[in-house]
Amino acid sequence: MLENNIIQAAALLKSLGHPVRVSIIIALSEYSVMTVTQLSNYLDIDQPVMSLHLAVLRNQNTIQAKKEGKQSFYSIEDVSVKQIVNLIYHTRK
Amino acid sequence: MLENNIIQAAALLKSLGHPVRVSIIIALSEYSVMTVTQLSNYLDIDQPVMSLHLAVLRNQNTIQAKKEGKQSFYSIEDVSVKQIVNLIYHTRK
DNA sequence: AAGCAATATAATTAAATTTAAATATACATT
DNA sequence: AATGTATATTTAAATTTAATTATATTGCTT
Repeated sequence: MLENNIIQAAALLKSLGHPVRVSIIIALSEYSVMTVTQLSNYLDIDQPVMSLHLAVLRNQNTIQAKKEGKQSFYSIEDVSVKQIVNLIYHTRK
Repeated sequence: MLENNIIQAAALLKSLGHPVRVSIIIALSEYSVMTVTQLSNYLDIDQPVMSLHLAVLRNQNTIQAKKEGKQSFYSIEDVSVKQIVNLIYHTRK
């Protein structure tokens, strides 16, 4: 009861359970690759706050960052989150 | 930006983001209907704590309770959560 | 090398969650 | 009516999370 898999599943869901982070997933689903500044501007979120939320998703291996020069290019790593967001967001809007 | 739909989607995901609540969804997926005492015993969680987690899921209309006499029979109301848990739990274990 | 741009981290504070314990309510049975 | 059973709610304490502000790091560019 309460195996490691369940704890990890809950951690993933928890990491998605914030409006800004859902918005990040939706934006990356649409645009594939975005820098921190692009996400920050697009979602109108202060850069340090954006970096924080990106770190939360990165820690779950939900998204990945590729550094090139001074920029970090973010994209979705775990494609199942696209399906999750699709399931509970697009089917309701 | 940051529409109501996104806020609601995030709230749903957040409500699922706890090991006990993921376990509740899995148990109800398997057994369809369970009372609070059954869930409490099955998952080895104190009854007041169980009632609290059930309330969190109830508030998102994820599960529903039918009172019969002194018992509350819980079942899944929003079937999309089955798919979500299936997606991120069963495909990884 | 000095300054600027992009990103990340740190520290602080505020707010929200979780747990535990106690208590309340509601129904059933005797 | 009194007791027992099932469930829900409340309160308080501990912990976590979020937002804000400030600062640090890294790589360009001049």
